[in-house]
Amino acid sequence: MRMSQLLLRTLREDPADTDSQGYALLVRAGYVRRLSSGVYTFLPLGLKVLHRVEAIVRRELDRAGMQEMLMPALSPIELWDQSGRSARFGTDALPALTVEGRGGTYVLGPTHEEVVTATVGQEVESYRQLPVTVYQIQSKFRDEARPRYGLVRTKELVMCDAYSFDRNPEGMQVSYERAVAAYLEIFQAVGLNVTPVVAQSGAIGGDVNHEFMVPSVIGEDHFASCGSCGYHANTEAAERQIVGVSPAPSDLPERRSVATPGVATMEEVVAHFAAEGISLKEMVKAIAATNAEGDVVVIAVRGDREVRLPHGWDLVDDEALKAHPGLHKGSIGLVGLNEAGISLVVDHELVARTGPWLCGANAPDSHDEFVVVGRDAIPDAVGSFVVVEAGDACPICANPLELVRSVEAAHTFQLGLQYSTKMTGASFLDEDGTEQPLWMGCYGIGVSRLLGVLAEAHHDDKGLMWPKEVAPFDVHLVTLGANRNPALEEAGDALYSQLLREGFSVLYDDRDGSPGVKFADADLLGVPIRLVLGGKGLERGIVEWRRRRDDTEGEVALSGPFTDLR
RNA sequence: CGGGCUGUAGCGCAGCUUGGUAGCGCGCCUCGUUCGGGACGAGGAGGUCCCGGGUUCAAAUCCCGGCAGCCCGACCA
Repeated sequence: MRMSQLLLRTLREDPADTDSQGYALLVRAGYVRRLSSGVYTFLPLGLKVLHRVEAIVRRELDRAGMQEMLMPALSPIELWDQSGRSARFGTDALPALTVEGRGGTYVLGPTHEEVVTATVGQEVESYRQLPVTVYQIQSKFRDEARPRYGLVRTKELVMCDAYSFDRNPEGMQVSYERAVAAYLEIFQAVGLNVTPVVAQSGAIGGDVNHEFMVPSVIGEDHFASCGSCGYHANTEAAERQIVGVSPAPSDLPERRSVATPGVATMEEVVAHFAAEGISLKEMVKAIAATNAEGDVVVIAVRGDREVRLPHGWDLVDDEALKAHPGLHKGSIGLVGLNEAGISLVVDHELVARTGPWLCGANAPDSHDEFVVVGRDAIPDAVGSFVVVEAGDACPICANPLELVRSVEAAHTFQLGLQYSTKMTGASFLDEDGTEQPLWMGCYGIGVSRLLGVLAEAHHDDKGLMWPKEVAPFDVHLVTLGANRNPALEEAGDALYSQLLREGFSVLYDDRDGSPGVKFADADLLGVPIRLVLGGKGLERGIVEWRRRRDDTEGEVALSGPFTDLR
């Protein structure tokens, strides 16, 4: 590509609305332009990178035996009524965009489980057609509350979504593992350091899923990481163990209730008992929640820790709490719940450490002191119910955990029968002649988001530094002063042609610009290899090369061949 | 969805307090001189001052109402 003809305009200053270095460079270097909040145009350079990432995704998924297809972005809302997900449209849980058309309401697909289930369900009639995994690369639409970091969080995004269909859970597991392996190959190939993390505990149901996290300063999530044994988990799923437990005192005081009129918040409780040296760490935070079955449960954790609700559980709001005579806002505690018919689940720590604990007394304006779990209150279940913090002990090896800021670049789910039992036609005839629902998995990778992550991961203060597998061009050829030296212009054109013949993709800066401008643009654009042909080089019959990533440089004969530059 | 801030030339900004019809840097166009790390001189083009209403002889500026964008938080299947 001759740069003189490329639709490209580089900017010397960061645009005002950029919130990350990688995004600022993508704009300055002319890869993308924002059309509106969270909506972007890929200019020619940006599209080249996007295409290169897509090519890697296709290559790896094809190798894994998946088949590419293309579903419409637009789908009738009736399909979403079948799965029940249309009920959640407009909420943060599923910020789908819909459009009114002549045929009714259409959904601009935020994801494609419904469409693919209907499609594949229609085509598959027999177990003989299974397993099958399909994928597509397509634009998705999500009405994000807050687009951020350029291509990282957008309202319209290019995504590769894959879906596997199997005849049984074992088959689903195999398909899932194959997809995960393919994803790891993709990240390796594009040049991103990814960590698959467990995103949700298997404690509730068999929902297995993994997030593929790329550590980054623009991360919107953290995952817990153990540097010793390799344990990784999303903070919503991470657990920790309790270490260094002190032996139980021989003479634990008896529990007693204390009147605490007007004391409601944790801070007020601490202030009230300040004279006894009570801090949040000696207290119990107890909250009311409804479990997956809809029963009210009290969850108790150490006072200074954040409660982590199991998947499918919800907090009981203040209004609903009033309907439970045994529970009082501000003084929910551990004692007497069984009598009130309310289950008590406690975090490991409350059992591992003997306490005694200070907590609400399940009566208005009253708190219990010297509570010992197991003596004064018998938990119905013990588990890990706190959000993991840095320094907590790894659940496997007790090494202190780190929290790593990172971007979710891909997500894989074992869906099981979640969609196939709700959608019509998502079944097949098994070997024994019975009709069975399809066992599904789904796998999404944010292709356009990867550009944002790549730009953030590979740049310096001068510009981008694309890994060669995704770079818009292999080499960036620069001639200096060719406009006033016909021989040099000719040599530059000849060199350009030769490089193309040798199979390189070449960005040829044939513009009539000063050396400084050309060099600065080359650094900004971030093509892996820069070739410079100047007057002196022409006389000596050489062209200079310089690698963007590490600034190593050298010379090669102008006559080529240039195979060593790869 | 709460809280804060900002909308002025392609980009980055000043002007607004104290109303008098718009300016700087970069970029862009022309000519000349330059030419190995963002050159210099001269000339030039380019603006519904986010939109609507109000106050006023007069509004980028003051008032009211919208819209958009950004930041913090909440949220993120």
